[in-house]
Amino acid sequence: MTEAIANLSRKEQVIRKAAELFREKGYAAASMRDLAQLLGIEAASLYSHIKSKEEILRSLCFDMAAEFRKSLEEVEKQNVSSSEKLRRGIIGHIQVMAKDLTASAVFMNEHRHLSQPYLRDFLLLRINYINRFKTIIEEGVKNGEFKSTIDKKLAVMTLFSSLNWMPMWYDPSGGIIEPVELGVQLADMLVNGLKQTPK
Amino acid sequence: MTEAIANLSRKEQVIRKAAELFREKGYAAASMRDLAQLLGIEAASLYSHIKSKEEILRSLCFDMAAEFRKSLEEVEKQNVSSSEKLRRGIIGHIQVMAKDLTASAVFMNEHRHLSQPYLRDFLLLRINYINRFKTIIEEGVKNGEFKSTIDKKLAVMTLFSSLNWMPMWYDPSGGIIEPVELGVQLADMLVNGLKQTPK
DNA sequence: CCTACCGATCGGTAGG
DNA sequence: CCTACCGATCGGTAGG
Repeated sequence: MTEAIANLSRKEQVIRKAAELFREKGYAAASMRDLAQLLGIEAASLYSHIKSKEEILRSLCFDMAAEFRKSLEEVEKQNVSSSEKLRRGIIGHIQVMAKDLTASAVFMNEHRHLSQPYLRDFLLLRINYINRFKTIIEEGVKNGEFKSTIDKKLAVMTLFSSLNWMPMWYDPSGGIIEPVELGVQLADMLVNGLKQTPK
Repeated sequence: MTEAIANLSRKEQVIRKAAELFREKGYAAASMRDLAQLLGIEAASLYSHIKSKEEILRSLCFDMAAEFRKSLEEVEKQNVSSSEKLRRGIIGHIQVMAKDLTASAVFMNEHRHLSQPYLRDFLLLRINYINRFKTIIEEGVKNGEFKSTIDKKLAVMTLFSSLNWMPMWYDPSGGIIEPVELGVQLADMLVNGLKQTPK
């Protein structure tokens, strides 16, 4: 029992360190020997905790995907205007990222190194998530909250781009702005860009 | 003479194919043998056209950087409002990207695989470019065109994120929207998010 | 542009 | 978690 717990914890240490390494060097350029060295063990020893290099990537990508999904589902239930729903969706996304910026960066940049059928599954999860944001935008256009002139695909991809690049430049230790405040400001900026301008 | 021209042309073919390969698999995961196969030659033969794998990456990254710089310099000269300047800067950036979406994707995603001192030089070019956009935003805040409440770093990084992810999802053959129209709409959406809301 | 080849490094296994 | 090791593949060179 104690052994199982210790193994689990050690496995998580391996995955966490791997996330840092994958983020810094990229999945393909990061070697298992690099990872072992960071953990102070031999490369071969890694395999008593994980099955393969890709298993680590899978666990990082799919765990993040689950967090994003959960956050959006929470927002979808709420009975608020389209712009407020979009705002909350954005803030939720930012908060999920802020909880683990390293895993978020890996999720965003390295998922393409997943092999099939995992890659396909991952991309399906992502397109589903994006489409749910798109639905919120479409509802807002229908009920007049958002401009009807905007291309909806462009709008949702722009939204996504802004969100997903955040881990690339946001440094919470930089003392610039808090995660929650970041989410609020980002949401304001992006939602305002969509809103019907009052004439 | 003819030989020199032929060599140059062949070298460009190599670089172009490499860009496609780097984009698809990532720089680190793309092998020179993959590249050779795409060109129908042996891996060793590549080295009569290029000095190294990294030379290709360098040429792709720095050529794109020069294009972006040129486009922004053009806009900076113009005597227009801050929001119009920002709008034109965005449209210019999109147009540069649209001219070579493949190289743009490599520029964005693979530059980190440059070795020193090239990486440092590249990052300096990029921060300079970003700062010039930031200056435009700061001017707009000063003269009252843009909200004073917005965090300027957040604003410029959000702008950048939206621009730089475009090659990841935009497919001009998809018949969705033309590059110029894309630039215009993206500019509208992003600039409107910054504008002072009339009370 | 090719054949032949190099040293280095890769992810991973066997067996303890 | 280690030692010892495997086959595969890497970027690149020599010499033509």
